[in-house]
Amino acid sequence: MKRTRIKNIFSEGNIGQTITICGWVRSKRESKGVAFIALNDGSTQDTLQLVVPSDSSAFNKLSGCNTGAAIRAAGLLKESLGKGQKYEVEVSDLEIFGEADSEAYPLQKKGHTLEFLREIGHLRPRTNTFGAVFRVRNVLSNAVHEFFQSRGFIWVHTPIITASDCEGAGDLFTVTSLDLEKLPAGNNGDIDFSQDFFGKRAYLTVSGQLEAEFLAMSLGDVYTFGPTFRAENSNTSRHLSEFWMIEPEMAFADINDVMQLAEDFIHSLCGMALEKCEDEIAFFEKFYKNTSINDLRSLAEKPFVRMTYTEAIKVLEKTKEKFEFPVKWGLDLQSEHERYLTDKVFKGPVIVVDYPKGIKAFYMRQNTDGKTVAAMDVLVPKVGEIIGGSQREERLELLEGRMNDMGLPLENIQWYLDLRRYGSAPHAGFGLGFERMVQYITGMSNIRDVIPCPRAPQSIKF
RNA sequence: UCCCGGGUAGCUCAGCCGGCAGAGCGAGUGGCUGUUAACCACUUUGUCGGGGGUUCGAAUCCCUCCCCGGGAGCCA
Repeated sequence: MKRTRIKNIFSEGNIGQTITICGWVRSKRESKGVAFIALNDGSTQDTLQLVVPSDSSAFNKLSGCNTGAAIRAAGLLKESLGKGQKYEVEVSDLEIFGEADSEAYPLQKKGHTLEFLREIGHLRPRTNTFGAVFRVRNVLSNAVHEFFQSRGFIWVHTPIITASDCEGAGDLFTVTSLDLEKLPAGNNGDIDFSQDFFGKRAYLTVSGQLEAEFLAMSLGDVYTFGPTFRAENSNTSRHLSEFWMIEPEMAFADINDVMQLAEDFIHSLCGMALEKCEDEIAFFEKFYKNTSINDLRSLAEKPFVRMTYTEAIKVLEKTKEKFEFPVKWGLDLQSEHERYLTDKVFKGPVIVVDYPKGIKAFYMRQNTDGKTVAAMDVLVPKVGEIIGGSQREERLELLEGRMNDMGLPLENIQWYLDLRRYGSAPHAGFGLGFERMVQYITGMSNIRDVIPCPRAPQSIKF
């Protein structure tokens, strides 16, 4: 079926041409002499105005053209006679693919709350808001690849099913082909996973980092971009059980290199969103007011504030601001502390580096002070932690020592330790939650509104 | 998982000191208009989240479960 995308009509605008467009009706206004249809096909933010004169054969098909109906229209592209739009199509031929009963169709030409739209996840992409979100999401996905590819990073596909359970990144979903009605009993009354599909217990990945490390220690600079699963019972506007994560890993790099990479990366994504999604960003600015073209422009250019954890604690100790949780060296920064730094003190992204080793993962490189590790978090206003990264511990003895101190078993992870035995080198990387990035750029306040099918505890509809 | 707030028409919400279930929007019909989430008039709509209890009588009070939202923790 030949059709012109509405996006292309607006960009090319060949006035006087006969064109065919397909899409879904947003609204219809009828009168005696003429009827107007606002049509959207998902390719762009704006609707195209269709004009149906009463003497056109299309006019008597209008009763089936209610909000939500899928139609094809053909006619002449003209400069609009009315205000509010540049182009319109004078329809000479109209075909209705599928009507949408106006009594039953949940989306009507009125505002709906995001909470309500979450209940109709299969229809919400037809709204202005979700059309915009998913177009921005697409542009950002592509921007991720463009950024890394242009810097010579190699995209690696780390496994979704994994056997490593000691990453400490979160609770895992078990993957099994065992009959859940008849689970084989092991020695101590627990389940005998040696009879399971892989011969041992398997999980959905919580991070591709450990695998990305061995690929970096052979290919140089790599990145992952794929789905990640966490079984934590997290009920917040910033957590999903299934989300997409981006994890670059650089060989021959230290913590400063990875901080710079993180900053360049965010700058680049903001710039790309501005360049390719101006209409969408303008829409978010107008209707939700949590993002703006000007904010993004400065985010795309302004250097991030950088400070050590120790400096951050000093800032937090000095303020008169009252916090619910204590501020003390050695304790992790709470959301309220992070928000104070990003929203009130610096009014922009902040990179905090060199955290106490007691609150960070085993694989992070120990600093010479004996107290801290080369870990960094990028904190952004409203969303909070968007990136967590570190220089990895490349010294075998120190890594083993740390694992022993933390009571982590070494036997299943000898392959990871091998990287420190054979040709070990400094390397560093970070993890970025893609949905949080989409949230940050669109200003959507709930993470469930930036992914088509959000998975969360007790929630797997659609 | 914890702390708050909420669940009443298709949607947003009022009613909650117990006594006939309401408004706006939407939708429908008619009118009018090169219209812009058009406008005007009329019409339409209920398992008051589920279950149990108190009471002559419960949307309203009590218990319980479920679901949703905000915040917190865990994290990206």
